[in-house]
Amino acid sequence: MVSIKQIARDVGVSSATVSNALTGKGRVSEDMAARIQRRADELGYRPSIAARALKTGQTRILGLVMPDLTNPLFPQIAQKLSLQAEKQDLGILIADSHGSADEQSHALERLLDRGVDGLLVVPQKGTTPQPMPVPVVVINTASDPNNSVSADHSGGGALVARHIAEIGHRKVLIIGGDRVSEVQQDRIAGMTEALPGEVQAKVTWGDEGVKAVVAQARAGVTAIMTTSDLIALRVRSELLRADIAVPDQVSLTGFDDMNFAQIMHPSLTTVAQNVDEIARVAIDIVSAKISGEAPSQLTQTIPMRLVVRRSTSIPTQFATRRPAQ
Amino acid sequence: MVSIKQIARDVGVSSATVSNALTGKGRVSEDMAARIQRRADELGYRPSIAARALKTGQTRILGLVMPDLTNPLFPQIAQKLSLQAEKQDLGILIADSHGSADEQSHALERLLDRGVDGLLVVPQKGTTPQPMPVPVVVINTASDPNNSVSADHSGGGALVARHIAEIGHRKVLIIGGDRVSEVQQDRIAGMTEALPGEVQAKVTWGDEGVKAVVAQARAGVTAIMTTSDLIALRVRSELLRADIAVPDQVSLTGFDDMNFAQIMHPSLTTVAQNVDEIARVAIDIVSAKISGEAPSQLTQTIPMRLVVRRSTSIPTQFATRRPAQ
DNA sequence: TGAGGATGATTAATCGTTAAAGCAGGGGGT
DNA sequence: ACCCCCTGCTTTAACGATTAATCATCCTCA
Repeated sequence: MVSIKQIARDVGVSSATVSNALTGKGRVSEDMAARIQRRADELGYRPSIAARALKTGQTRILGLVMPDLTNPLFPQIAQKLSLQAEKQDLGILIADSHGSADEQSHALERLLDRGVDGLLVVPQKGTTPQPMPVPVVVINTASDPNNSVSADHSGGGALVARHIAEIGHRKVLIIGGDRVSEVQQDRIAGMTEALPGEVQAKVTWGDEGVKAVVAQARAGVTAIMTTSDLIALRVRSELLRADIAVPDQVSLTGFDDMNFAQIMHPSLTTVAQNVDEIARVAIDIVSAKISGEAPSQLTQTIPMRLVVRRSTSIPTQFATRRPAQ
Repeated sequence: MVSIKQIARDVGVSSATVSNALTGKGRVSEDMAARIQRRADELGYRPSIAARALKTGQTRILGLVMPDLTNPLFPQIAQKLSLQAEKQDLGILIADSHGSADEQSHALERLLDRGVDGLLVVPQKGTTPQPMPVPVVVINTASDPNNSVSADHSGGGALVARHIAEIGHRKVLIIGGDRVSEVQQDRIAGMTEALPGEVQAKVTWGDEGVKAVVAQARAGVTAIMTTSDLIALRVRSELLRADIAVPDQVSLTGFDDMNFAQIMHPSLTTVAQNVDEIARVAIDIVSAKISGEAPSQLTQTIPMRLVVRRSTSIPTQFATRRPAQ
């Protein structure tokens, strides 16, 4: 390992000067700085993170806690977060709170033990993390202000609901996945509030909701809005089994624009999160907090985007057969 | 921050003794060790990772490089890896090689700058990482021996091919996603080699392969094997559009058992990776290498598991209508 | 001419932990 | 009784960087 001392010896100055030259902090003459820089490059010098961390008390590492990495949306977030973090020369240490809220606390503890400078938390459904000795940003849930960034789930719900209403549906079914999830509650609230008075809407949850779709369709429902693409896919299967055509007999929408949404048949109308933006804002906030600045804005809500595909269309009473499409 | 010195002062011994007691390394009497431990607990002492890293030269952090976190299989791996790493008190720092092989090198560099003790690499298609100053384990590709762990892609291909042959199919189509990918090559090789002589097989790739399925089905193909659930889903859409029933007219298989495989209609017969085991072995190997031991075994291949669902069945020449199922 | 300031470098302390070497005293073997 | 080893602890010196304090010049201006 080549250290600052070696460079100092080679160039013939003190190690303090080398440190100053390399970090650009103290007072160093231009040509001396250049000579030091050059020698450092020649030797392939890399500062010891450990030494710096010991002295300064900062690791420039963020901890990322996720509830369930198998949810296909989280990896996207992780990816974008790491991309943004890198820009600010921050590293990301992962931990997952596999399942329980207990595990979530343990994960947080472990990350703190490792000396992270800040935390990014996608909390377990229904939990609110306790105060921490380092800056925390909560992602994708509407928790206490000043430290959270989230997609505008309610607004997303409104987008898709207005789309459905505009193209003429008057009797719709809404299916949520999990009553406990604040995110899903928000989405559904957004939907119901955005629907005009003349549209009749019924809200159901989970398995029973999915099981009931065929009966509902036969009872006159012409559009089904779900809070997740996964649910939409299950609904699609139910309908297929009953020979009910999408979108000709029933329109269908999902949420999150998962990888299969544009591949399935028919391709799924859904609502996409602006993952890039969420990651950018999240990193900006922790980063600012770490350097002691007040974050530019408080709680942040990132708009969602409606993605209209083939699974939604104008309602038709008289379509009875599956179309050639 | 409470340091080792504080405990030493409180208990009335030297800091070296405290270090020895807490790490269990030197010679300390039992009751002294107990007293020190107690005081440490009282004060809520946490060793400074930075100081330890500086002194020992080990960070106990692993770097994880992934090619594309949007592939729904990788998060699973990441999750399991972090779980296993935790057991050995190792942390995982992520970086993704978003797209290019160039980015992969950068990602590796950045991780090395951060002083990781070892690297876990899921390489870009077609790239073989150059030698590194720390132990490396390559995941899920058949690269040079002694440092890689991978699912038995070839064996997985054989499993699904034998299944198709056994239930009576005699004319099959194989669709790969990307010619460059060694993984997909292995899968296809496994399939073709396992098929008995009397089964007629044709291999196609990518978009053209998917586009051709309808024609192939009409030409007498009764089973389609793909190297990915995503491809299978696209094939399913093509067939649906042409009113060809799965599995009654054509059987269909995927690969990887992605989240939608059991939800889509019909549920998809596929081959699952033993992600748990892959993660366990990968961590064991790096961990062993870091501590200087020779890894217990050299290159490791983890068997895959056939998951038979509804998308495959006995071939029937005379089924012409979509079934009620 | 001499005081004061700006500039460019050095000195030395420090962060918290580990590890090698040393030291005192007790016990066992011959 | 002598030597040696073992036990339990201390001393001391790092690891590699940062940073406050200091110092030596040289320059400027009254």
